[in-house]
Order: sequence, then C-alpha cells, then structure tokens
Amino acid sequence: MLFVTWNVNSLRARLPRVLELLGEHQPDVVALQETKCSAENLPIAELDEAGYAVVHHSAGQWAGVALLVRRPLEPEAPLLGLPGDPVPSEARWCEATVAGVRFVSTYVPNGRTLDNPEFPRKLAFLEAAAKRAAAIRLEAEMVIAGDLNIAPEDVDVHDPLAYVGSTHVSAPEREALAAITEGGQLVDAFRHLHPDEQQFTWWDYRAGNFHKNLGMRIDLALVSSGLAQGLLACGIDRDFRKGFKPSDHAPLLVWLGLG
DNA sequence: ATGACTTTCACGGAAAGA
Repeated sequence: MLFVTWNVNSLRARLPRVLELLGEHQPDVVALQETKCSAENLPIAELDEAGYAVVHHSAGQWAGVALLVRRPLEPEAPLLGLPGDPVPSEARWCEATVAGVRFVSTYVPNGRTLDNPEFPRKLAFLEAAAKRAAAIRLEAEMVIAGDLNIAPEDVDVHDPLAYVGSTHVSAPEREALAAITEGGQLVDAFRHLHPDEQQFTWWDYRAGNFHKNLGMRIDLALVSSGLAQGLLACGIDRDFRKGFKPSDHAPLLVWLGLG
C-alpha cells in the first residue's frame, strides 16, 4: 500500500498538481494539509473522477485537512477534529480507517515565534495529539502524518545555527513530538529507513531557497510499531516542488507492507 | 541587515505561512 502526505498550500490552487500526483503514483491513501478550501468549494467531482473518495475537515479560508482514499478501498469511521484541541474551529486534524489501519492527516499550528501566544497553542495541540495517539494505539495500527511543523533533529534543518531561538526546532516542540511517538509507540518512517540522510520536505518560496536546498524536514509520517516492521520504502518526491505552481512542500511517500 | 514568494478574500492590501 502506498501512502502519501502532502501540504498542498490550497487544494484548489494545487488541484492540477494533486491530480498529477494521483495519476503518477496511484497512492492508496493521501493525507493533505492546508486545503484552504470551504466545504462547498471542495473539488470533489475531480477527485472522484480520479478514483478517490474524500474525507475533508474544513475551516474555510485557512488550514483544513483531508484524506483521499482510492477505490475500491473506502474510508471508514471518519473523525473530524482532534479531541481536546483548544481551538477546534481551525480544522487541523482528521481521521479515517482504511484497510483496518487508522490514518490521521494533521496540520500542526506553526507557532510563529517562541514568545507569540500561538506558541503555547501549538504545544497544547501537540499534547492533545499525544493523548489521541495513545488512545488510538489501544484500537488499531495507525499512521499519523502531516505537516507537524517540527524538525525532529538538527539534521532535519539546513542550518541549525540559523534556527536557534526559532520555532520548529525548540526543545519544548521536540519533546512534545517525542510524547506523541512514545504515547502511540510510533516511528518516524523516513528516519527509520534513512537513519543518516539529510532530506527536506519544505523550502521557503522566497530567495530561491529550493534551488539552494535551504529547507527543513517538517512533514512526517509516524507509523505504529506493527507497521514499522513492514515498511518497504519511504521517500520525498522533490519533482512536485518544481515546475508549474508548486506547493512550498514536497510530498512524502511511504510504502507500507500491507499487500 | 532585510527581504525576497504565494495563498486567501476581494479588488487594495492585510493576514498567514515557517
């Protein structure tokens, strides 16, 4: 089974590239973030035409997450929103069960700066996510994936010194991420298969940062231990950060050994 | 040193991203 997670930075603006990804890789399950799309504007007909059912949690103009599921697979027991999220209106979490596995698409708050009120909101979201991961673990194998907005280690940023004092690399954020993986007994799929590689999933649109490879690895697929044993491959498709109207994130592809 | 770009809504420019 091929699973993909991708922050598309607007599903409507990115629809041609999303359809390109679906056609090229034919993934079974796709987690999308920053759909930035109201429920009435969801391009459900185009996605259906491509062979995918959609679970979408919308906050209108900002954020928004979705799961696409390729027929004949079907999403079961969808859950929209993270239980315990202090700001549930932002639509940063959705779940569905596919082929017996619980899939989560999440868009963790950015946090802006360490002294911004958004920063404790980010930590509170991560704390609720850890609780939810621990609860899912009692029920099913799972994949919690999305734009975690945390670089797990210094190797996951192009210049660790440049990020000292910034969000995405701070100790509280990294500890909160560790609490999610510990509570859910989860493994960072890319790092598990590539212990030493430096690869990024996000590059700022500005200043030619992509072409200089000045990026961060902040889009993660966290897989439960039962799935980690069967992982076949994991990679980042940088081609989707190139070309016509790219997102500022590249998709992360995970081949799960589910047959 | 700073900002650089792209999206939203809406029709100018602010907010948000990370």
